[in-house]
Amino acid sequence: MAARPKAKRRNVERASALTRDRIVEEALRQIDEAGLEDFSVRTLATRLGVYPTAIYWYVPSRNELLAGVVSLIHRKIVPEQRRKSWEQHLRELFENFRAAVRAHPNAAPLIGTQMVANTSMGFEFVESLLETLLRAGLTETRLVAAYNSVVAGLVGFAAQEFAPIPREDPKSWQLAVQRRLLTVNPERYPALAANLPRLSNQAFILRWESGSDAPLETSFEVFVDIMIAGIKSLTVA
Amino acid sequence: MAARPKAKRRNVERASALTRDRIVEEALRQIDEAGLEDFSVRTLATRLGVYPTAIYWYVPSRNELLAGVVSLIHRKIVPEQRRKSWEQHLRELFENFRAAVRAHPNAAPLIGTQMVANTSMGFEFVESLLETLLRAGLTETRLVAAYNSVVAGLVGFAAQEFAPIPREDPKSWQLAVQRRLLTVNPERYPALAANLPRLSNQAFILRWESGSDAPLETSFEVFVDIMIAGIKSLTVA
DNA sequence: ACCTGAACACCGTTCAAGT
DNA sequence: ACCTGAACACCGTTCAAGT
Repeated sequence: MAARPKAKRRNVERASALTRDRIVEEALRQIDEAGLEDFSVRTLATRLGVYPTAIYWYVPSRNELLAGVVSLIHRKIVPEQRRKSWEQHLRELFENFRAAVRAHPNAAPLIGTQMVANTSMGFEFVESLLETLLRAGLTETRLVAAYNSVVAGLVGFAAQEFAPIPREDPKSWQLAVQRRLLTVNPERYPALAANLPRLSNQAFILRWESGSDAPLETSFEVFVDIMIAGIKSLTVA
Repeated sequence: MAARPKAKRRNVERASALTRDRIVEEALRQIDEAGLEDFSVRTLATRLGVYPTAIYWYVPSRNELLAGVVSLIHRKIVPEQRRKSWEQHLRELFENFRAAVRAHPNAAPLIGTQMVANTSMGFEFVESLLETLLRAGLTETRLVAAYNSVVAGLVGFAAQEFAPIPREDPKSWQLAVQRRLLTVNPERYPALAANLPRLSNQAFILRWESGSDAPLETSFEVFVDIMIAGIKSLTVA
């Protein structure tokens, strides 16, 4: 806490000059290690061995910095391979996106919430998705709608699956969720009670672990099935 | 800024005592009016005519307060009507959820990001959704997967559609997005270029207005179609 | 029980000054 | 051009004290 920049000279990093990329990368690293709530421009500065205000020479604001972090995560989405069916193409896109978010679960709340971040996504992504949907036989209004649906699905599942659990006293929070599930009244909530073992820690709202600890693999695969089958149904209609 | 609690005595609100509900409601009101970024426990306190620390007698932390705000929004999701097909049931759920988020776009980033908030959703919601999916003929693993898919879809579309645009200098940001769209290279991005008029301000990543100003009605309807058709395909498989 | 009031340890960001 | 250093106007939260 009392560590002033000067004391951090031992850091090898200080040898090279500050860059926007280095700042954004270090920000992501800090979020990965300490969580989004503990991230601050000031702690980032001490990690970089500079004064907080030095960062503002490269980045206009904290928000833009976080937008840079999101686009860094997005950039790690490897492009889908060519020469495959549009269904396979789409499946790979979903899996790649999920893997990218999974690699940085602490940043999950940033994904899809800020429109700025979206903008940084790049036309390559848009073009690739549009091509895939064109190959599926969609045009005009339905093309736009299917595009929006895929983006909503990508963001919706991944952001939810990897949403972090509360930082303050997580253990007692987890116990509270579990205890709450044990009190389910079978007369008031018959469907819930009957399927409780299968839903516990495996269904949104009824979980006490994040997807990074308890992944929802099969649900995700079925979700992709649903999206693909749903899009296919648009072409015959 | 210099306004001290005592000066706010004129407020009629001060007449009645402080309650958790009153605090949460006022918090939502503040977010609606001033945006999420300008929300603070301290400004909320002056709005309520009390010292900041008074709030902590009713709410353990800022995060729990925001969780309360989310559950307040969720509570406004009117339950679907009985005696309808499961498809119609599901459609109404989607539309109700969207309407609830739309009523409080500034709070959209809170929806679905924090797991705590999810927990506050209530078993009524869960039971109702499970019943609907059971009526669709889903059981066991596919029931869980379909449940997760619907929740992901609900949150994914609404949170994205109503995600606020950047607060700092929004006009120049909007112009930048529009200018960027005009520079699309038709040789590198043929599908994007060919559909640009239809995509502009109507597709995620390519928008400069939030859904509260430029709603994505038709895309949303198609999205619900996709989800329903996709779920239906699970039953025949 | 419910709120005031002071205090602590932080924030993001500005601006001038150094090199 | 790039960073230091001081300063401003805030934060969330604690703790003791009042009533």
